[in-house]
Amino acid sequence: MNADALRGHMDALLLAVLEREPLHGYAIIEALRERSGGALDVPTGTVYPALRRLERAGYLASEWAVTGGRRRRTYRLTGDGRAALAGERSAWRSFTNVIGSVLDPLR
Amino acid sequence: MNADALRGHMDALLLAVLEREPLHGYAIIEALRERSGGALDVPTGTVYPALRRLERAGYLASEWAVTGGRRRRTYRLTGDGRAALAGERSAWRSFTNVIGSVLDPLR
DNA sequence: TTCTATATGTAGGCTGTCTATATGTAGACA
DNA sequence: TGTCTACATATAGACAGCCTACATATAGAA
Repeated sequence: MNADALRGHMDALLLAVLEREPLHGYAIIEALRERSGGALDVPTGTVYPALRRLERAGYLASEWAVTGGRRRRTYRLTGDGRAALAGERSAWRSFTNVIGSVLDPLR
Repeated sequence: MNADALRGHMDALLLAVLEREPLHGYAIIEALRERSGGALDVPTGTVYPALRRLERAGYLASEWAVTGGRRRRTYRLTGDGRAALAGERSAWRSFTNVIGSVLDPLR
């Protein structure tokens, strides 16, 4: 998966994976890998800064937890985050329509 | 249309729009706008450098022409460019599948 | 004890898209 | 004649997000 192609869609991916349940960073990476059938293997240097960015934006909230001697910062969607996710989904649909209309124009 | 979302897909758009016939830069911008129903309005500062990049890569070839007192650099797809376009289309399909699988997972 | 998996985080690099600017012609319109 | 818009190409520099590489640390298996 080309890194440039992902650009601008990472927020949508992160919000989507947190829709059902709160998760910590490492688990988010695994969830993305599973949901994508192994195609998405997002490096930590991408995910952790992005999560902080989304928290700063008010779309996520986090809290620390310790489980089995391991510290985790668990993120959950805020109300604004749910709204943002809806916007991202809508933007994704129009994005694919637009690019698709150029790549595979009606004959 | 968010600029970041476009990143990594511009090459595919440019190659696709040149598939049928050679075009010069300004006409390419218009073609993208038409094909996308007005959604794509790519600035010249994006298109001209991108076209040069694609020519350097061997996917496009260009030649100057003067029409009605106006100089135009007309680009056409090379053989390598056609192959690259096929690759871009395939990459686009898998890209949308991957992102889609995360955004709208099977219930 | 060593290795792997788990877990978080930062610094700095890379690169493609953008804004802003520069240059110039043709044709319409006043 | 002068001005405005459309046509047409091009570059410099800003910006931002994703990346690699590295640092740190615990748990459990081998």
